[in-house]
Amino acid sequence: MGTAHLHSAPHTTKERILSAAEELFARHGFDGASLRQLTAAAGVNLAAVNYHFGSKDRLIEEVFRRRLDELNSRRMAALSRIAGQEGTTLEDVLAAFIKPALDLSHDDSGSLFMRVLARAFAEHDDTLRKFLSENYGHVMRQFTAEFARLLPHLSKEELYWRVDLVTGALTHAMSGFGMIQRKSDVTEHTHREQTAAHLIRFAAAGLSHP
Amino acid sequence: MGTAHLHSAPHTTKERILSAAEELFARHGFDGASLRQLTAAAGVNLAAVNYHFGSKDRLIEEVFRRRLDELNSRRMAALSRIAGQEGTTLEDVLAAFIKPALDLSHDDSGSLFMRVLARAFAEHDDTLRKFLSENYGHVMRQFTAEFARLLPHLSKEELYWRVDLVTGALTHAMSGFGMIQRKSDVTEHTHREQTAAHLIRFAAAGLSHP
DNA sequence: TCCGGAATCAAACGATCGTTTGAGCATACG
DNA sequence: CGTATGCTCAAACGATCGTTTGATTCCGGA
Repeated sequence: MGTAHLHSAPHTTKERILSAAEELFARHGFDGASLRQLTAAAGVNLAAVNYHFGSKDRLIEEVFRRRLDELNSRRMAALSRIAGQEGTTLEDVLAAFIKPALDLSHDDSGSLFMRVLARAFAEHDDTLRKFLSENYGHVMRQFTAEFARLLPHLSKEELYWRVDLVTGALTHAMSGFGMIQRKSDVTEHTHREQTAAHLIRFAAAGLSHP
Repeated sequence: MGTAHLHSAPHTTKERILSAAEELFARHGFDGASLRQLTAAAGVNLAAVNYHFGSKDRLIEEVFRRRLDELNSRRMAALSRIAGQEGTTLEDVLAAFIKPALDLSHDDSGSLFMRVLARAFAEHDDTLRKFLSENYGHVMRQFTAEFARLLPHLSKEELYWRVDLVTGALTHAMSGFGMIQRKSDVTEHTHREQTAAHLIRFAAAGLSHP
């Protein structure tokens, strides 16, 4: 839990490794990206990875942790503002889930992380799944509980199915980002709003259809 | 270029390699599964892969070709029976797309292939994407054209988005198979029908929402 | 029966992988 | 100033990778 000064760490060796790792893991996969490519891209010595992270596997975990801590705390914050409230709509909950991910996709190199995440889904690696489930499973559980409240006519089994399908669609969409290109006459911000509205409407239709 | 007797080749070395490759690629990825594991699992000599397929990359292509030829010809056959007809519904077209994949998922080791396919989506490998696009892109184009006919109120851009999202959901669902377990009191056949109906309703809602 | 191409085999090739080592360098503290 | 500590570095380690080689076995047709 320590990890002092999460922000404002611009040029340290650890940060340079993490950024290069995120890009190369997204582009070539966890096995496909070697530590030699990685450290060369980061401009650091080969041994620096094992010195600072212990092993390649622990580096992979840190790549996830850096982004998911931020992403999931934003999702939880957005959800806690609306969960259980009377006027809350399905679209509100979906917005709390989707918008933080879109914000992440937009900033500097965060969009690459979504591709890393998509790879993690495709890999049915038990170690990685266990790590993700243990550290971030409660987020998905909270959202599912809120979906259940707003969709009382669905059985638990039915709801799990639909949430799973929506998750697949969103992961696929965000990792294969850029299907819809931003028109030159709209700002980045409004484009993101439009994309969010798009995904939310699709997910709402899939979740709540009769 | 021969490739005589495509069917009915039960015990040949090539077939044993292809089956073992499908399983190990699904389980450990294309890089993660080595030719030594693969040939050991198949009970053949290490050099047999390069003798019969030329290289590991060409073996990967053959793994795709063997299943996708069958899958896509069934999809095209089902589509051609309903495309352009007056009474055809959106659900009919989706059934033509989904049911052949479910049939494939069900038989002997076909379900593993869906995981291989999901990996191929996650990998943004250009060589593999080009291979899939060149050989099977026309199928997706035909289905999209029929969707466009049945959903005339959607712009081309809007339609592409929704088709992409539906594709992501289905790929995710079929590769992560087993979310819904078959109850012991329903037959395999009716379970498959129920699953198909489920996916079709979800996809129809996502495609046609206002 | 003998021959010739197809198929299989053990063994080795060079390359690259993740990881470790031990010396060298820096900076801060007594 | 001397030294301890945190970090970087080139080099090497053993393991494993995809691929190739050359000998051996198999088997149908003249």
